[in-house]
Amino acid sequence: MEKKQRKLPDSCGLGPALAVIGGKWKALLLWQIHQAQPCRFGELKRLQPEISEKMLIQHLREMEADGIIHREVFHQVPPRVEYSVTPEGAELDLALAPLAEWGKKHQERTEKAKAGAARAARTAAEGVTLG
Amino acid sequence: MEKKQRKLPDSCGLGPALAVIGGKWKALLLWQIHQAQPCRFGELKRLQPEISEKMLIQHLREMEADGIIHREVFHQVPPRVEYSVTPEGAELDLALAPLAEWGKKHQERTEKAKAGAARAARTAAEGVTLG
DNA sequence: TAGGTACCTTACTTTTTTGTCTGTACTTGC
DNA sequence: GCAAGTACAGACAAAAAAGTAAGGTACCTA
Repeated sequence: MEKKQRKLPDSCGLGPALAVIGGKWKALLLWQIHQAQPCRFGELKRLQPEISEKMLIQHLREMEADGIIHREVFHQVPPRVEYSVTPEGAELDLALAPLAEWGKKHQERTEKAKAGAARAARTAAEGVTLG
Repeated sequence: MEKKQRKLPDSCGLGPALAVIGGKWKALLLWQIHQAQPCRFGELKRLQPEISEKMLIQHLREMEADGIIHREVFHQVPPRVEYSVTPEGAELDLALAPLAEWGKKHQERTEKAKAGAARAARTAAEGVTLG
């Protein structure tokens, strides 16, 4: 398994936390599993068609190893595997909420700033044509 | 400037937040600047000798562009540059606190689990030698 | 004139992460 | 027999992030 992960400096607990949730799709997956619990592999795939099967499995396995999700195999044909969040995963989801809040605010500010810059540029252009 | 950043999926605000704080040293830097505000370049370098100058500058510049830190240049000889966190950066630091908490707990759990496994392995080995 | 300090910049290499594609085992349906 | 569906595994390649090493400015001291 590809698991050599860049080691993050410890910054008072943030290192380990970011190591767990830092993957490109992990936060999204945790959130979706938390919503639609329990959740089958194919379901996740359908919910997020952008993510490749390989990354989906890789991330799910790492999250399982980190103890934030639980994987249950039903020995049926066709196979059936269900994912759910562990209590630890639920706590993480909770701890992530303020960060998500901040992210939303930051995004809004950024967009507003961009819009403002565009408006300023237009105004300047008008000024030039009128001057 | 190297800034093409892997695009993170949006997961309800977490995407933008992780884009801002996801760099290897960024959380640490934000935290340190917040502690020792205002903070000179050389100071940060001394506080964290592991990080290369290039990464230090690169991260500082990106954080400045994201509006979470402020950079002030004093035109002196030798040059003097001071970094401080913006209100937005301070909010981010706050939003990061629960995650850091979780990280610490997670780390403890992981270590305990590892210790437990080692103990179990020893016990099993004894069992074998004694049996 | 060489060496030192502070704050970078640039070119280049390595490491890590992500993506693409192909293949597996098994069964149902046509 | 062949396709389709489920839940993966593995080789390989591309992209992104991080690191290394060298240089550059501007002034000051020995």
